Formats: sequence, C-alpha cells, structure tokens
Amino acid sequence: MAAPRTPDPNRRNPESTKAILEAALALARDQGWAKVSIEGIAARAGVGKRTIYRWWPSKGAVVLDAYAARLQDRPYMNAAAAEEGDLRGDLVRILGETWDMVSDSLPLLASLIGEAQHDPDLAERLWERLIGPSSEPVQDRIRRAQAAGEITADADPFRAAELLYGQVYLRLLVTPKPLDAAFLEDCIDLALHGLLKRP
Amino acid sequence: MAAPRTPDPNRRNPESTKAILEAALALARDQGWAKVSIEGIAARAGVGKRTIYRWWPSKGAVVLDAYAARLQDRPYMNAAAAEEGDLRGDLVRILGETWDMVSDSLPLLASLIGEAQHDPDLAERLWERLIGPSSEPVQDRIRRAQAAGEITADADPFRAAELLYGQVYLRLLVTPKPLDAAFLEDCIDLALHGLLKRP
Amino acid sequence: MAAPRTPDPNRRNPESTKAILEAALALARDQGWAKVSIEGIAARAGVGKRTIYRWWPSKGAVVLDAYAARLQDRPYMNAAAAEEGDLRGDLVRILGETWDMVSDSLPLLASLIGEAQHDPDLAERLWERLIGPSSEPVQDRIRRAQAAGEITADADPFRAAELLYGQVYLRLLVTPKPLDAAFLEDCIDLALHGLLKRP
Amino acid sequence: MAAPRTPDPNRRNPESTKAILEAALALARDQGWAKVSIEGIAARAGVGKRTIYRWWPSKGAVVLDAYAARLQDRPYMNAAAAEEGDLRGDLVRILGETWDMVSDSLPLLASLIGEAQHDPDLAERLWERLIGPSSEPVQDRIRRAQAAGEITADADPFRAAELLYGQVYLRLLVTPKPLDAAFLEDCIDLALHGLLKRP
DNA sequence: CCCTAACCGAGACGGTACGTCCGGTCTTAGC
DNA sequence: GCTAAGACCGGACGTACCGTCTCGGTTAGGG
Repeated sequence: MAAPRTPDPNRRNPESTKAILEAALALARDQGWAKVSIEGIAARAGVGKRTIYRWWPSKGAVVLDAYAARLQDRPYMNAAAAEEGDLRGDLVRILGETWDMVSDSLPLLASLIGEAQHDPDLAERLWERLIGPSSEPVQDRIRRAQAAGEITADADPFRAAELLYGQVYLRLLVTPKPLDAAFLEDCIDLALHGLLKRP
Repeated sequence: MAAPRTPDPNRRNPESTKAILEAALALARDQGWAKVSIEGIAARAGVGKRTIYRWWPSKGAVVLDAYAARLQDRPYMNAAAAEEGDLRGDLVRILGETWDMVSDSLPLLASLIGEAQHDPDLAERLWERLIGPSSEPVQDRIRRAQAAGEITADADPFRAAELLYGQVYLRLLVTPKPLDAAFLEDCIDLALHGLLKRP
Repeated sequence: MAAPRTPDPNRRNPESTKAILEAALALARDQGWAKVSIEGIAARAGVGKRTIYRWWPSKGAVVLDAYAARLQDRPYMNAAAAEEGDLRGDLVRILGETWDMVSDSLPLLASLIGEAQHDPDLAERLWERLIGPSSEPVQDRIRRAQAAGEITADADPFRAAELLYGQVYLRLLVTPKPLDAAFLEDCIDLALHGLLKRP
Repeated sequence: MAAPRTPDPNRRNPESTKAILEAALALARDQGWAKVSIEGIAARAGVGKRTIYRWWPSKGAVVLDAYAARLQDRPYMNAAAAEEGDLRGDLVRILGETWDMVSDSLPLLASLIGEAQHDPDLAERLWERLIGPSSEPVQDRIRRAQAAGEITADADPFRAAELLYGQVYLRLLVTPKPLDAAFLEDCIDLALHGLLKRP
C-alpha cells in the first residue's frame, strides 16, 4: 500500500554506476582520502550529485563499493582449490594471496577503516563485505588443524584469526613500522608458537 | 640567526590553553567526534580561532592533547613500583591499569586513530605520545621474563607486545564484538600459549 | 559552444533575491554602511552566503541593487509627462523630484559612492544604473532650452549637468555644510548665471 | 591631578613616525587602498601596532597624514607671490598649481574621500587639512574680482568655489570621464559664464 | 503507441566549517 | 614610559562540501 521509498534497482544506470565507482577510486588513490568528496566524484564521473545520493549513503560507502569491486575484478585467488599442505605453509599462502590483492592500496584500506570509526553504517558494511570474510580461509584452515590435532581443540578459530590478524592491522593502522610480506610470515610464526618457552 | 616562524611558547596564555583543551574534550565526549570543529571549540572556549591555529595544526591534534592531558591528570598508578608477581598475573595487572584509564572513552580513542589514517602528522603524535609509550610496561615485563627463562630469548619484546595488543586494537577498530576486561585476559592467555598444541 | 561560467539566471530563486535585497537595505539604513557584511545579510535574509556570492561580486553591488530596487518601487513621477514651464522652474522641479527620492537616504548614497572609490566594478554599476541616468532629464531640458535660444548653442549639455550637479555632489561627499532643497535652488541659479557680472 | 589620557607628544619617536608615514604612503600607492591595513603598515615600517594606535585613530588618518606630509614636501607653490593678472588667467594658474601637486595621486585622494564617507572623524580631518584650504586661493581671487567689479557683488565666494570645484570633484569621484588640465580650464570657463546665453 | 513515472545531468539552495586576514586591546621585555 | 613584538578575542572574509531541492530531458513499460 505504502509507496516504496527505495529506488528501483532495475532502473539503475550501469554506466553511471561504473563511472561513479571509477571516479571514486581514482580520486581516493590519486589525491588521497581527504580530497574525496561526493561533489568531486560527481564532477569527475559526469554525474549529478543526486544520482550518487540515490544509491549510496556516504562517500565512505561509495569508496568501499569501488574498492570491493576492484578487488573482485582481480584474477580471483583460488584458495579453495589449493592443495592442502602443512599448516604453516598454508597460512603463509593464504595471507600471501590476500596480501597480493591489497598491498598496493594499503592507505586506502586504512582510510576506509579510519572513516568507519565515525560512521557505524560504514563500519558494518566494511566488516560484512571486506574484512570479516577475508579471515574465513584462515579460520577454516585452523579448524582442519584442530581436527588433525595440531592445534588445541578448545581454541576458538575466530580468536585464533584475531591473534594472527591483530598484529597485521595494528601495523596497518597504528604502528609506524613497515608492513610487508616478511612481516606477515613472522606474524604467523609468533601466533603459532606464542610467547612462552616450550619445554 | 634566522627569524623563527614558530610562535614563542613563553607568551602562550595558559588560561586559553586550558579552556581550549577542556572544550575540545567536552565536545568530543558529549557530541562525538563528528561534531568537533575548530569553530566549535573556539566558541565553547571563548577563544579566537586564530589562537587555536597558532598552537595546533588540526582539530585532531587538539583533541589528542586534550585526551592525553586528561589521562595524565589521573591519579597515576605506576606499574614499575608494583610488586613483581608471576608473568601472567603481572600482564593482567598492567593491561588492567591501562584499561581502567581508557575504558570510559574508547570511542574517542578509536576516533583519534581513525582520524590519524588521513593525517600523518596526527598519526605520529598519537604514536609518540599515547600509543607507543603505553606498551612499554608490557615490553619491560617481557624482557624480565626472558631473563628469567620463561620466554624464548630470541623473541623481540616489541613484537611480543604487538602480538598481545594487536588483538585489542583489532577489536577496538574493526571487529564488531565486545571489548572488555574478560577479553583482555583471554588475549594474554592466547598470546602466551600460541595456537600450536603443546606436547 | 564554450561552457558558460556564469550561473543560469532562469534558475535564480526570486524569493531569495528579494530577501537578500531587503536585508541589505535594512542593514545599510539601520546600522550604517560599516555594519553591512555579506555574512550579516545572509543571516538576516535566511540565506546561504554562497547564494549571495553567486549573484553579486561584493557587498557594494548588493546594496546598490537593493537601493536601486527601492528607488524604482517608488510611485514614479515621470518628469517627461510634466508640463513644460520656464527653464528655471523646470530645473527646480526636476531636481526636486530626484531630491524627494533620495533625501531620506543620503548617507547610504554617499557610502555607495565612497565604496566605489576602491571598487571599479561597483563604480561602473553605480554610474550606469543610478547616477548617469539621473542627470538625463536635466540634459534633455538643457537641450530644449538651447533649441529655444535660452542657452548658448555650443554648450555641451553633459557639461552643463556637471556644472549643476557638481555642486550637489561636492556638498554630499566633501563639504561639511547642509545639503537641502534650498541649496539645490541656489545651485540652479548659480549654474544658470555663472560668476561674471552681466552687463 | 588626573592622569592625562593623551600620550605626551614630546616623547614621540620621530623615526617611527617617519617610517609609519612612508610605509602608509608606499602601501597606498603601490597596492591600492584596499591593501592598506594597520597591520601591514606596522610590519612594513618595522613598528608595533600599538605605536600606530597611540598616535592615529584609523588607517585613514595615517594615510591622510602621510599624504599631507608628502604634499608639503613639494617645492611649495607660491600663489601668494604670483603677480596678479586677469581673472581667468589667474584661476587657470591657481588650479594648475594644485593640479600639478595631485595629478599623480588622484586615486589616493579619491580613496581618502571615499573612506571619509563612513568615517566622520576622517571626513573632518580631510576637510580641515586638505580640501578646505585648497580652495582658499580661489576664494581670495574671487573676492578681489568682486572688488574690481568683475563679478556680482552679492555672490558668495565660497559658493563660487563650489561651482568651480564641484565639477572637478564630480569627475574625480563619480563620472567615468577623463580629468585632466584641459578639463580644468573648461570648468573655469563654464563657471565664469554660466549656462544662460548672454545678450 | 502514447503516458507517466523514475531515472538522469545539472546545479541552485540553506547551511556548517574551513583557514586567513585584520581590527583593536593587552602583555612582555628592552632601553 | 615609549617602543618593537606579537598574543589575544572577535568578526568577517571568500571557499568547499554537505545533503536537499527543483528543473528539463530521456528512457522504459503498462495501458
């Protein structure tokens, strides 16, 4: 009975969408996050501001979409199809694949997370679409290692992923030290062995 | 010899400084980060905008100063003077003390880190003044544990702190799950033992 | 063919325009020129500053428009339709009509001319819209007087108007003496007869 | 008994005064009136703002003083010493001498008069120090012409000067037409003869 | 095959805040 | 006690974007 408030997705202009996402990504990467604005995206995409506001709630959401779309355009990593090897080697491979996808756009990812601190809606989208899923392969591998008895059975795979990824995001967002492939490998070793000396 | 461009700190008005920091903190805590503006701080502090721009480069820097000043005003518990107990217990105490200081202003801390993602100068100040120093007690305790043979000698204390704190900051900034004292304790246990099953 | 830089006048909001002009006039008359500011006009008119800057280059231009609009709203007495009388009488009538329109806002007119001294664009607008046209009736009457042989044929009507009006503007802008209707009449007599004793 | 509010002129530093006046004049002539500010004058003169505010009430007053000082430095016109010639010739000479002094700084003079429209104190100073006195020689010559019977005895010399100078100031301040020596001569002729045809 | 509703570009609008300039007052140190 | 220097409060500047809105024009589908 009530008139629908949401716009009809079928009538969405794919060219405009594409132009907007490309413009957002280009601005974010070329001039940095601070220079991104809805107004700027609209101008660069040759699009009315209205068209952006119709489909996205904020500039963060646009950039997130643009960034996610770019990641999906990549020659998709086939973690699933990979042969199962030893635990450490598999973790190195999994993190390495993710690393290859994002290593050239770390500042953009950091800016998105930064923006999400004052934008709960963006925070949710970011977690649901990008960050949450990205730890699934690690959690899966942890679970298989638990089944194989390599890892304590009562460890929570989600917490295990946090132990591993926490180091990475801390570097990305806070610590003024390099974040590179070698560091990732060290993170894996440290997470696997922990701090206590083993007998 | 060259004429200094920076203003003379001796002529700084301490009352203005105090009013500005208080206004910044009040705004940040009451209305949230997004509502903080140089203009708003100046108005609430009864101060010219120029006076703020003279001494701080950005609103982030003001809020950081305000936040740091508040932390230092606390009746400081000095971890160093504490009786040395067992490793896990000391870590629980150290993290607990830090936690007590920041637990009522986590969103503000998160916003500061978020802002720092697009503001390298703020990022540096934040690390130097707030975040870097906060992990020193943990690193110290790790070093003593290494001397005592509890922890592998070749582990880097800084990396050890990253293993521990990474989990905390990941929760704070990214993961949509609760961050509380119980979680901190779990972080310590996980970091100490690592993922691999011990024989 | 080239993209126009100027905004499209068709999209101009007539209500905003009206509110701006009224606010400008009210501020200029109530508080005096010095208290007029774009910011103040915008606030009083309930309008964004941008809307003013979009259509006017300076506060002087706004006030000029407001002042000119107010003059045109007056129940216009058309000198042209007036019965032709003797030269002096007609001049008295013409100056009197102009006088009636501006006598209650002389400081505003003076301020506009004052402002125009440092603003060539305003000076041009002021001359084109207000001051230049105001001497036309005098020039017309001079021309008819030349045709009737009352005035030397080789006198330039524009210069004649300058002789007459110069005295008036000198009083308005420079001389600290009263400018009133009686003075206007004396200006006419002096301009008509000149200084040299007639035989 | 009461402490004097006005500063003691004897303690005035002549070097500062000179530097201020020179700086004011240089700024006014080089960058135009709009770029003149107390702050700018102080910086250029190497003087504290306080020193300017102590001796002048406004930037207009400073520039007026600077301008007046410059005029007095000129090789002073000796109108008084001039041989008395015929009326028209003397007027041409008197106006010509004034013209020679100001012709290279007309915009500055116009700006001063413009500023005086919103600054009654400046208006008074301007009239007393510069503009009023400048018409004295003309009034004197008019009086002598009246005594000689060349000019109607009942004409007010002050009004006569207004008739003559009004044309000049109108050009300077309002009319977008050239103001040059030839024009001055025409002003004299028109003022002497008036508009009415002589029998 | 036309009508009408939604999309689209463009951009004007009321606002908020920006970072800068300057006005006029006050403080500090030096002579 | 004047001076150079400049910090201070305050107000306005002109600009950048925000998110909403209105305007024609185009496009798509249901009558």
